[in-house]
Amino acid sequence: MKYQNYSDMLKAMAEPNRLKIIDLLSCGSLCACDILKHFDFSQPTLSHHMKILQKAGIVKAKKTGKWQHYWLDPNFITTFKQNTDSLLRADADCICHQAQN
Amino acid sequence: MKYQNYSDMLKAMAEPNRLKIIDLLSCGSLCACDILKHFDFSQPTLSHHMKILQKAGIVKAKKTGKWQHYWLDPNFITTFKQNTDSLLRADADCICHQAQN
DNA sequence: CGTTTACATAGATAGCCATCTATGTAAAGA
DNA sequence: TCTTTACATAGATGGCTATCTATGTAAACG
Repeated sequence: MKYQNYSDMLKAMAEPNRLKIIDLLSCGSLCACDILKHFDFSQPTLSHHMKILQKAGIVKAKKTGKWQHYWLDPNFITTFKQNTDSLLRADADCICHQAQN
Repeated sequence: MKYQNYSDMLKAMAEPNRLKIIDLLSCGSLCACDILKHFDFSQPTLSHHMKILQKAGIVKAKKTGKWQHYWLDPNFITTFKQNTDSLLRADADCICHQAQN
């Protein structure tokens, strides 16, 4: 389906805590324990959120020693902005210019 | 909370059917019956989705005679793009440059 | 005035989701 | 080797949500 990838990204972003995580990571790489300091929920809950962000292609991760480092996937930034522009502009690719169903 | 409005928009958008509705409306105004032709779900389900899009400030509506007309709120388009840029750029307003919690 | 059309609302339900506690694991330090 | 630190995983739960059927309502039409 045309909207599936973009919808997956939006779904992952559509949670205030995950939005805050993305904002934190927009400045660079962080490990889980540093991210957790900004929140009130438990560590397993953060782990859950990070997994969702990775599955949606928003966040990349790498383990070095004890620390799990997270950062924004550069492809996500460009893809998301591109999809947003495409959605909100009435161009030739728009579904309303095509056959129904 | 800083992310609440943006998160509400994302939440409303994070559903493939509603994303398709936004795409349809990006070309201009449509009434409910015309939107419904593009989908397999029932009429009450569309009514439910339109209410969610209105509550999130994405869609405006006006009833004229029998027909309920819907169109994208121009403020949504600018606000959404602005919030997206703000989120994904590591500028001075970024949370990571401020005190924790 | 009865019927049709274009919706909205009510109530029910199955499935998903954010959170928790409890526990496992692997690396680092003493 | 024992303990601590930094995670991940499992399982449970309460709440939300997308969908349905049934029904109400208001406008238009004959």
